[in-house]
Amino acid sequence: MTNTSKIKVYQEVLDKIRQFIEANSLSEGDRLPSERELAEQLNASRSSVREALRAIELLGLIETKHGEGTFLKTYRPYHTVELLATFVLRQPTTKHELLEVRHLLEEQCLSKLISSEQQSFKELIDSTKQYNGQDLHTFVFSELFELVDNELFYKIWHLINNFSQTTYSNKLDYDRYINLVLSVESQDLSSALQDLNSIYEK
Amino acid sequence: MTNTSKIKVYQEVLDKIRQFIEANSLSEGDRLPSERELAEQLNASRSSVREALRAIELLGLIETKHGEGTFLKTYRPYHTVELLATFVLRQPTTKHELLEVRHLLEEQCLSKLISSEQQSFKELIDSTKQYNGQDLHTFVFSELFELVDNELFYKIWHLINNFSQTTYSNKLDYDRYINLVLSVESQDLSSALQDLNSIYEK
DNA sequence: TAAATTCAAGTGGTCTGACCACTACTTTAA
DNA sequence: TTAAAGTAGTGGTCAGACCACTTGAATTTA
Repeated sequence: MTNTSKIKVYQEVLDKIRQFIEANSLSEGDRLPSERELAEQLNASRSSVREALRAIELLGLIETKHGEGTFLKTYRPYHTVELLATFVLRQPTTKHELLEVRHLLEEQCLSKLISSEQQSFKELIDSTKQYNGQDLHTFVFSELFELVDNELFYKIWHLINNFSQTTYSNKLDYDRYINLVLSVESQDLSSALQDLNSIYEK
Repeated sequence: MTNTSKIKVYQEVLDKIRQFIEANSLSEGDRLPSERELAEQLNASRSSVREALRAIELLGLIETKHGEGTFLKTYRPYHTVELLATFVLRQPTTKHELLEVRHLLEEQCLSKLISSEQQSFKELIDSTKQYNGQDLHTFVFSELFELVDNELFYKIWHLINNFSQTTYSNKLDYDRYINLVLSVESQDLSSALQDLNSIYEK
C-alpha cells in the first residue's frame, strides 16, 4: 500500500552530492569527485552514481567532460525547459499559478526599483527598442531584476520565468514595455504596476 | 575541436522515448515499455536506458513502480521548481538576500489577501494566541499563505523560509503578529505592511 | 464450486566488472 | 630543448548477474 517511503539509491546519492557541494562550498566550474570515487565514498555502485549524475546533468546543474571529470555549471535551465515543453501537456491551473507568481515577483521588482535611488534607464530603453529576439518580456525583466541587486531574487524569478514560457510577444508590446520602464524611471509605482497589468491582460 | 556534437546514448534514448510517447499519444498513467524492452528496441544497454529514465523521473515526468513498470505522470512544475530551488538556494546566498526575498514574498502575500474577498481571521487570531511552538513567524505565515490559494507561491515561500532559519520569537511578538492579522482582516494594506516591517526591523 | 495458496514470469533496483575513448601529464627519445 | 610516446585517471557504455516486488495463472484446499 503505502510504499512511497522506499528511497532509491540514486536519490540518496543525489542528496549526498548536494551536501558535498554545500560542505565544500563548491561553485561554478569546480570539479566534483570522480564517479568511481563517489561510488566508493557513498557506498554505492558506479551505476547508481551515474544515474544521479545524469539526472542533474539533464537539469543543467553539472557538466561532464569526457576524460576530465564532472564540473559544476552555472545554472541555465534553457535546455531543460525545451525538454519539458516537448514532454508536457501543461495544465491550465498550473500555468495560471506560474504566471501569477511571476507577475507577483515582477511587481515586487518594480516596487524595489522605484523605492531605491533614482537611476537612469536610458540605455535600457534604447536596447529595448533595438531588441530583436524572441522574448521581449524576458529581456526587459532580466535587466530590471539585475538592477535590484539581490541575486537570489533574480534567480527565483528566472526559474519561474523559464517555466512559464508561454506566448511570445508580438511587436505591439514594445510600447508597453517602454512605457513600463519609463514609469519606473519617473518613480511612479502605481503607473508602473498598471503598465505591467496591461501586459498580463493582453 | 567541434566536439560539442557528441551526443550521449542516454540523450538519444531520451529523444526516442519522447518520440514514442508522441507517436502512441500516451498520456498520464499510461505505461512505457519495460527497461529491457526499450534497451533492445533502441539498441542500447539497459544502463543507458536507466540513466535516461532516472533523469526524467527526477524531472517528475514519469513514475516507476517496482515490479510493475514505468508510467507517465502528470507534470507538475512545482516539483521541478522545488528541485531546482534546492540547488539554487544552496549556492552562496547571503542571509540578507534570503530575508529580503522572504520579506518581499510576504508583502505580496498580504497584498493578495487584502485585495481578495474579505474573510474572517478569527480562528487564526485565536490559534495564534494559543500558539506555543518555536516559530511564530512560520506558523502565522503558513496560515496566511495557504489562504492565497496558489500552491506554487506557498512552496516558494516555504523553501525560502526554511533556508532563512531565523529564530526565536519572544512574547512581545505575539502582539505584532496579531496586529498584522488584524490589519489584513480590516483590509488595510499599508498598515499591514507597516506591521510586517516592524517585525523585520525588530 | 469457491476460496485460498502457491508458483512462475515479468518488472524495476542494484551491483560488478569489463572495455573503450578521451584528457592531461610524465617519461622518453630525437 | 623539443617533440613524441607512454601512462594514469576520467567519463561512456555495455553485458550479465542477483534481488525485491507485483501480478496473474495454476494449483491446492475448503
